[in-house]
Amino acid sequence: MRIPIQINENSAEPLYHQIESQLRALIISGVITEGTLLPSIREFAGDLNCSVITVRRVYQDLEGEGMLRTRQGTGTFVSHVGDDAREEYKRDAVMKALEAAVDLARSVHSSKEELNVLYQEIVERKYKQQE
Amino acid sequence: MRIPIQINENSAEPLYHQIESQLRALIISGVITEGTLLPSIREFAGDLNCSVITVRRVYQDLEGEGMLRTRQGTGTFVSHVGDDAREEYKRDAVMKALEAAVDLARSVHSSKEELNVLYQEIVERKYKQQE
Amino acid sequence: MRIPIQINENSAEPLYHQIESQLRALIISGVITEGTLLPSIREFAGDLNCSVITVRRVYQDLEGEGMLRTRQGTGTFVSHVGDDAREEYKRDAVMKALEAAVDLARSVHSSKEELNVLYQEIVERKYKQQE
Amino acid sequence: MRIPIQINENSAEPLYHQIESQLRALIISGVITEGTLLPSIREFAGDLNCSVITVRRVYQDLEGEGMLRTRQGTGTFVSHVGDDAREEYKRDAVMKALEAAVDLARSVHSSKEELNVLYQEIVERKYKQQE
DNA sequence: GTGGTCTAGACCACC
DNA sequence: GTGGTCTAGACCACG
Repeated sequence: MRIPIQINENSAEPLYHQIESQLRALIISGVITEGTLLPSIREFAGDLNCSVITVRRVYQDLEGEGMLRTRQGTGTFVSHVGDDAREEYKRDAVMKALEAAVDLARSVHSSKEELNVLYQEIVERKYKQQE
Repeated sequence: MRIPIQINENSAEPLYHQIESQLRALIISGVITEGTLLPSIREFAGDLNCSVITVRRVYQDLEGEGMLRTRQGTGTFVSHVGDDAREEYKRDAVMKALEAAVDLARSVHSSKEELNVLYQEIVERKYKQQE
Repeated sequence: MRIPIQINENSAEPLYHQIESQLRALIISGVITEGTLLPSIREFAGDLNCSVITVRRVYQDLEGEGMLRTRQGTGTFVSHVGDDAREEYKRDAVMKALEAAVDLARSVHSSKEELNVLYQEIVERKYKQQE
Repeated sequence: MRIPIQINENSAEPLYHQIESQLRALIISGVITEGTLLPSIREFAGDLNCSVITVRRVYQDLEGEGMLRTRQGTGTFVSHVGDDAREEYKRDAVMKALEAAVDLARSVHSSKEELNVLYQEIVERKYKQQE
C-alpha cells in the first residue's frame, strides 16, 4: 500500500514530526483502516527518501500513542481506533489549533468581528478547494 | 516600565520565541507605544528570570523586523508602527494561525459544519473572559 | 489432542516465547503426560494461527531442554519428567518470578509490610478464581 | 550529582531499558527529588560508558511518561511527582510483578501453601540484605 | 555549554 | 524478509 505523505524539505518542522502528524491524521480520519499493514521501515524510508531511523522513530512514537502495533519479524499494523476516541481526538486537535488562533487575535487586540470576517474568508477558500 | 510577559516553563516553545511573540503583540497592538524606552537587557533578564543572552536575542530579532531601534549607550526604543503596517501585520499573523487550524481540520476530514460549531464555542468563551 | 494455549497478539513478548512457556508449564505440571504425541508442526501452526517456523522453534527449544523427543517420520512426544526434576523445575521458575517482584519492591523503597499486604491480596484473588 | 545506576553487560535486557527502569525507580521512590538537574546526556553517557543516543532515548522516554522535563540549552530536570501518583505508581508496578509470579505458580499447579513458603523465604532473605 | 535532529551502518532477534 | 538495539558522528538550535 502506498501511503500519501508529502514532505516539505524547506520547512523548519522536523522531518519525523511532519511524517507523524500526517500519518496520525490518515489514521484518525479513517483513510487508513484498522489492521492495515504499513510498509516496512526500510521500504517506507525509501519511499520518503529519508533514513530508516526516522521512520523507525515515527512508528515507535505512534505505537506509544496506541495508534500502531508492531511485532518483530512481522511488521507494523494500524491499531483499532474506537469511534469515540476518534471523534475526541479529532475534536481535541482542531480545538487546540483554533484556540491558538483566537488567543493570538486577542493578544493583538483584534475584535471579534474582524476575526469572524477572516475566519469566514479562510473557511470558504479552503473548503472550496476540496470539493 | 513593567512589561507584562508570561513565560511558560513547561512549554516546548523556546524561551526567546515566547518572549518575542508576546513583545511583538504588545507593540503591534499599541499597548506599548512608539518611543517607549524598554528595560535594559540586564534588567529585563532579571524580570523574566532568564539569561541576558536570551533578551539580547529578542531585542536583536525585533530590531531586525524594524520594531525596535537601539541607540548605543542609551537603550532600546519602540519604533513607529504605521497604522497600515499595524493592520497588515495583525491580519497576517491571525490569518496564518487560522489557516493552520482549518488545514488541520480538513486533514482529519472534519466537516465545515463541525468546524463552525467548534469555532463559535471557542470565540464566545475566549472573548467572554476578556470583557 | 487439543493443546490449550492462549496467544496474546498485543503483547511485546515474542510469539515463540509465549508458546514455549505455556507448553513447558503444561508438561511440568503434568497436564500433558509422558508419551503424549503432540500435534504435527503444520497442524499446531494452523491451530495457533502462526507460522510453522515458530512452532518448529518451540519444539526444538523444548527438545533441547529434554522435555520433548522427536522421532523422524513419527512425530514429537512428551518425555518423562522425573518427580524430583518436576519439583525442582517448578520451584525454580516460581522463585525467579517472586525474586523479581521483591527486588522491584525494594528498588522503589516499598516496605516489607506494604509488600505483604499486596501479596496476600493477590494470592487470595488469584487462587479464589481457580476454586 | 552522581546517579547510582548499575549496568549489567551480560543481561539480555536492553541497555536503555535497564537505565530507564532504574532511573524511574529512583524518581518514584523519591531518592531523586523534584527539580533536580540530571547530568547532561554527554556526561551521563560517559558515566555509564554508553553512547549519548542511548541516554537521549532514556531521557526522552521518561519525559514521555511525564517524569522528566527538558529544555533545550538548559538541561533535563526531574518533574513533580504527586504523592498520590507516586503511591499509585509504586503499587501498580509491584502488583504487576507479583501477579506474574502468582500466575506462573498457578500455571504449574503449585499450591497456595507451597507458594507462601517460597514467598516468606525470599522476602526474609532480600529484606535482610538491606538492613 | 545544553538538548534536538538526522545520518549511515552494524548486529541481533523474530517469523 | 521483518523490527529492535546500539554505535559514532555530524550539524543545528537554544541559553
